[in-house]
Amino acid sequence: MSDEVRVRFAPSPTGYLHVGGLRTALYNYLFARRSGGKFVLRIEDTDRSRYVPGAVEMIVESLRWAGLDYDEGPEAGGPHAPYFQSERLAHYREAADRLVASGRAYPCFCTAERLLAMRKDRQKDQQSTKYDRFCLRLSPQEVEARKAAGEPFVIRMRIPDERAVVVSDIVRGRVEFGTDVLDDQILLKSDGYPTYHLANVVDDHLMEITHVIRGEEWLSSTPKHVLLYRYFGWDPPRFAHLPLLLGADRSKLSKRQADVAVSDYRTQGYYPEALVNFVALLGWNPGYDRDFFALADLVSEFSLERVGKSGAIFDLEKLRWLNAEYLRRRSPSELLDELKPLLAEKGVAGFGDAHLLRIVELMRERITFVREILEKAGWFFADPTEYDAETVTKRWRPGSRDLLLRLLPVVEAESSFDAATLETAVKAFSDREGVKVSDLVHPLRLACTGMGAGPGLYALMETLGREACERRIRKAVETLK
RNA sequence: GUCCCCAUCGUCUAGUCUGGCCUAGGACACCACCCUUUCAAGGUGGCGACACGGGUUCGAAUCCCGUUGGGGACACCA
Repeated sequence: MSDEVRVRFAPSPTGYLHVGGLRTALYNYLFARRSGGKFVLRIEDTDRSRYVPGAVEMIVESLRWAGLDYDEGPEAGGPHAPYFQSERLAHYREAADRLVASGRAYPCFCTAERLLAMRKDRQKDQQSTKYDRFCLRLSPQEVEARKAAGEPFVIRMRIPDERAVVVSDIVRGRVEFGTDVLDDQILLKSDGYPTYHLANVVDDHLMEITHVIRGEEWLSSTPKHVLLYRYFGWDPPRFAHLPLLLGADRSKLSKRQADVAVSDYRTQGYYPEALVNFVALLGWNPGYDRDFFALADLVSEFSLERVGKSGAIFDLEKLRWLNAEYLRRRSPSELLDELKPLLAEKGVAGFGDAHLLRIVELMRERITFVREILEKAGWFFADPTEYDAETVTKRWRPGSRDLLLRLLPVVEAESSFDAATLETAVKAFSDREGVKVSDLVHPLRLACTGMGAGPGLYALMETLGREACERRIRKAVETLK
């Protein structure tokens, strides 16, 4: 039991799930599943001012969409419930008291204004902006008096002097920090809520977390956490700090540079398996040549040893490619099921499954998202209302109108309106009249679709049907000079 | 500014720990050609990188030092 791997993903409910968070969650999930351990979801809601209603639901929903099921956490419950830090305040309070009692922490009455002024001063003198320990010099009597007077105070951890703290990290190896650069971090805020540092350490211990897998932005506060474990007399977990996800400008991926919410990608039509596959490969690789990984494959292949050290740019281009790949792996009937609700949404009705299936088959090689069937080939569902100007210039020749007018009765005369018959008829016509096939085909496409690009002409005409094609050809001949 | 991390094609990366098999491999993107009535998809080929400088060594992308560059952290936010 005690050697069971236990990891956690610990987001704070300040909004949506960030794609960087998704990757962190994924690696935790993979590591847990790979080692037969437990994956815990813990909500770090210790900042009341940043709490966003509905955020927890959004995060849980995104995790579920991605297929990352957790063993313990909100809704799921578990032996270490509650999994909301706001409901665990007593634990932090007690931990802070222990630290104060042992001299590892102390109350501080400094106001925000004083702190600000102090930092400004120290910065001016080119000193670090650490707390100046003003309140460490307070006498016990004075502390009691001010507490009794109801003065608000925080609890700060006391960083030891002249020592080095070594963080041993699975990804980065040994990292050493001098305690002289560490700040007397606030552990308990004046509202009685803990800061991240206290709550995180206390909960990771209480929840028996064995491996802390989180973003690199936490590396520089890890020595404080290591110190806290030592103060409490607890065994620290193993740490693994993941390389950051970067924007195009190589700074930490943020809203400024791209869509960062998992839900954004979902609404844009990305598949969860594409996003998961993509994000898995940002900072990790299997060590051999392979691009496609289902979640189950990742579980069997993942290891923290193969996680890289340098940040990775979140490159939409590759994500899009992956999505198109996954789309092509879907069967036409699966794609049909995805298309139907989109059609309903747009109020497109009156098309049978067989007909829609045909459209899907013609479009699947040409799209990255199912919704693009509507965006790039809306003419399947309604007559074109305009003709692409560039294509008109390029493909609609002086003789086109005449040619189509003469071709129309030939096509109408055919007993069957299928691609093969159509092709034969058009080619025969071109031979007989001594015109190039392309002089027929391009104007025909323009007439039927209003565009210059798309599926094969004969197949598309067959799908459109005799009436629609005739109607569209007549209209084009009328409209285009 | 201080501390910490990082450094292979434009991007994701293999190779680095355990120096030689690397005239550095793959994927995305890009370019060309093939296929083709168009656009895709597919096929073939191409462009394209070990940041720089010192060392160690018979030999360095790989080890060491430095420089430069980039990033992160320095809140009663996580």
